[in-house]
Amino acid sequence: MADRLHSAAIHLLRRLRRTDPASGLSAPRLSALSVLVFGGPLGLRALAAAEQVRPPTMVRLVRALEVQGLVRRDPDPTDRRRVRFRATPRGRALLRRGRARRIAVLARGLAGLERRERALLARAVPVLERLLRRLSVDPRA
Amino acid sequence: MADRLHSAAIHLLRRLRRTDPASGLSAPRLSALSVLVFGGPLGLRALAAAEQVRPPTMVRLVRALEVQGLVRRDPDPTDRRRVRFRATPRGRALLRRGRARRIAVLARGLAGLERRERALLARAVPVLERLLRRLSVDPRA
DNA sequence: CGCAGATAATTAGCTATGCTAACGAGTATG
DNA sequence: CATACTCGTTAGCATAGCTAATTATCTGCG
Repeated sequence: MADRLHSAAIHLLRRLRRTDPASGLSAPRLSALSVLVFGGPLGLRALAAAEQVRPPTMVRLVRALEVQGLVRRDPDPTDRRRVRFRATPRGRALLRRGRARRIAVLARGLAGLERRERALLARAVPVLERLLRRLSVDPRA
Repeated sequence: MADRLHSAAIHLLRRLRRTDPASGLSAPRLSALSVLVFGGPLGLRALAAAEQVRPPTMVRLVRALEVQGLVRRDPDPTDRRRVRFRATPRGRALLRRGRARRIAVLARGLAGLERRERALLARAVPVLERLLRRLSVDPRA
């Protein structure tokens, strides 16, 4: 069952990702922007860690997003080494549209299922979320 | 619900991916190898399409996998322009181990759920699979 | 048959994304 | 207050993505 769940997640995201080029952003930039939109202002290292990437890689990603006006940087008032990155309104809007494209594909698929199947998935989603919390607080292996 | 399912899939794979560096292969190579292991022999273009990548990109990926002895190339008997790539036994073994690492993390998480939750997920997985078949045969958007 | 166009893989050359090593500025701490 | 640590950055390398163009082969049509 773990195998089938794993495979289903892979193929689901592979399908939804096909809508992303319409955003005009590469996958790493889109993903970094997403973290800033949903995760509030973050320092460079925290953002790099959230994206499972090294700090120098994130330096370039946020620089590109700044140039495109999608992200803004603010100084940290208490520590002058630190910087806080946040999404601009334009960045939020761009991300919202991209996310809507993905969700639309998924929602259309869900709408094609039978009512009982949708109800079953609706009950399964919270279990998945609980599973994720267990996996993330348990960093073994 | 589409939103939460989408988010759950992202975070699930992000967590499982953390075990991949142990394979010694980059993510694109690992993924291409996976397609060859599970999808049988494929031509270059078919493999590129499966990976949502352009042919020149796939040329370099398979070349690297060949150098590492994980993939073999055979001529197509009926069309001398074509080439057929397949995983070698070593490639299969490497992929199997990497997959086992991912599945082990997931299975351990599942084992920490309650029996009823696991049963619910077990019933939801086939519905997810049916959803995926619907999404893939319907390439709109 | 013969050749025009289509198709398969590749090469060339560019940009973007990942890394490690090393650095300067700022902070914390002995 | 000197030392060590942390944050962000730069430099420089390898990989991965793309488009455009090349070469080899096949297909179809007169």
